[in-house]
Amino acid sequence: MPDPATHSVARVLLDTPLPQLDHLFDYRIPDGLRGVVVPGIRVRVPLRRAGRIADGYVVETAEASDVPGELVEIEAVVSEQRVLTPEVYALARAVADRAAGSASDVLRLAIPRRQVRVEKAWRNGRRPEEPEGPPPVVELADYGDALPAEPGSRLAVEAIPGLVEVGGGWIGAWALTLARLAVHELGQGRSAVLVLPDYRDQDQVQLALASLPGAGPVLRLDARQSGPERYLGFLSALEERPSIVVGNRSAVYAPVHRLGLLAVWNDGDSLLGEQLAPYVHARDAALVRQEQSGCTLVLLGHARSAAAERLVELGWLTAIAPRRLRPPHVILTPDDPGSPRIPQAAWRAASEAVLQGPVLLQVARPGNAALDALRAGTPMAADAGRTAYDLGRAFPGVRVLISDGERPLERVDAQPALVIATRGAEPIADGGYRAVLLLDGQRMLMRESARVAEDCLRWWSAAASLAAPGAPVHLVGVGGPLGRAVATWRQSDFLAHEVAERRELRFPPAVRVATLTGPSRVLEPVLAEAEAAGATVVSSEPADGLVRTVVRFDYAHGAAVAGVLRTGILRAASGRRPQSVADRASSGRDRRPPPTLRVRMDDPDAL
DNA sequence: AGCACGCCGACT
DNA sequence: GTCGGCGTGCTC
Repeated sequence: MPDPATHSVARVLLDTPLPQLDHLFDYRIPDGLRGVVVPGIRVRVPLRRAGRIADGYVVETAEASDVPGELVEIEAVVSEQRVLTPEVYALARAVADRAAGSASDVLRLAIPRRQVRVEKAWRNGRRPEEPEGPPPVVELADYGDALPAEPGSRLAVEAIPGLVEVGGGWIGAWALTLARLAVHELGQGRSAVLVLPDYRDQDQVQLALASLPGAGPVLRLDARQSGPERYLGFLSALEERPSIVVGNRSAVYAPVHRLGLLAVWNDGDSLLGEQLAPYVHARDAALVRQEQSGCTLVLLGHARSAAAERLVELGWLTAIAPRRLRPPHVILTPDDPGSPRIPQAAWRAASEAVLQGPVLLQVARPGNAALDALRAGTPMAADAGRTAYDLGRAFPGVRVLISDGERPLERVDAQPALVIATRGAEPIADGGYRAVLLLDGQRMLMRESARVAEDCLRWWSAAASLAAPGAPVHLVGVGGPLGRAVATWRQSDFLAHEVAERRELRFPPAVRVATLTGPSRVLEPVLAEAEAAGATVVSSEPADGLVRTVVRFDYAHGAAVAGVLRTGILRAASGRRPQSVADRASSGRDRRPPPTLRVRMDDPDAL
């Protein structure tokens, strides 16, 4: 029986963005490091040919190598901490392949920067005590027998609207659902990873978890943490015990022990789209991880994304709804041509409600100059500011609170107040708002994006579900199927219609897309190969001396197209370009920068 | 990225 | 004859 401690070969993934180096390199383990160099650790290795040293992760060890010739020795062990688990490596590899990117780029999201002090303290310190006791009984009666579901289920779950009070304050009822699912998983001896677009969502879930017995230590992984905080949370997740992780889009890669549940809240939120190459959306990473691990997958939201709707229609996700739903009382309120901004009916509702408690006015623009002026107490002319000014004047004793992307309020008390918030920055009001006015519907719909309707549905539904039970929610100036979907709280009706339309247009999510940018000489052969692999060119336009081409392809061709694009990237990166004699002659002086090809798969703004 | 290996023009 | 140009390919 081979003993890994005697292995003399380490397969190393280099931590470099160079696509040419995106594969495993074999290195000899020096005799003194046998048994020390184990899978998962960080090492420094020479790249002799390039005359430099590179960092990397040991992915596996072996007794022998297939690489011809003498192996180079590992230079040094950076740390004996095993930061790359086999599961996360396989995930990073698959996610990178799907996006025509490098595994090391994905690992940059998955593994935070090492913090030497934190790591040393962690390794020397004592581990937190394991909470012993009977598994907690989790109440999920709202969903009847549907939740908790069989392990390995893939679910699109409709969230319960409204707020609930837990020990630490009021939170969205959905947050308690997620927390209960996570605690249930923990009770089964498995970990739960909860992925939430922004930190205010994450805070709600953490409050919910804190209110539940048996939640144990909750690990937070988000962008607002300092480097040491992140690394500490990451090291805790690596422990060989189940845990609950609450975090942002990068948390989808959290290296937990025995993953049982992977849940994503509001998977249509653009914050879940990664901004770093290879630009993989957390939902897509979650789908890959579910397939690899067989964990339960939950996509939760008031309005599911078009992508989730497609998966439901395919039968890949199972739709789950609360047994007994008490939807918000949404009133479609036409624009009132006589009044500049707030229709009479909505104004009346707000006027009455604001005597009782907080009233929410949702507006479109973040960073509105009018809001700043209002904040400074200056009367002004337009928009939200005008609205607030008018209302404030009509109710002199009432507070006006403003929450936007720059200065968001997380919560407000139950006392009378006018709360003006840009979409997505709505605070939670204790006990819920006494009235909600969704004012900028038309303006929000004017935003130029293929997903504008889907986004509006999500924004309006989210704000509506902040209302107190029975409180009026006026959706102003929006009718048609979209308005009806909110008013009847049957968002999926609209989404089904939306997905059908996109199928007709061959837009995502009915098909996948990729954007290719580069010199046309580099692009042309790649496009030809992509077309052979099943892709179709949608558009091609000059961009900054280069060409930007959008292609689309069916999901079934995704792997083949990604493979072709990856090959193109490699060819371009290694400087080899197929150049005809005519080209060589005509290009008097060659351009300095090496020919590059940039590929972005599933760019949400491609079309 | 960085570096070596290669095959064509100006040099002691 | 050879020094060195950078175009091409590779890094275990």
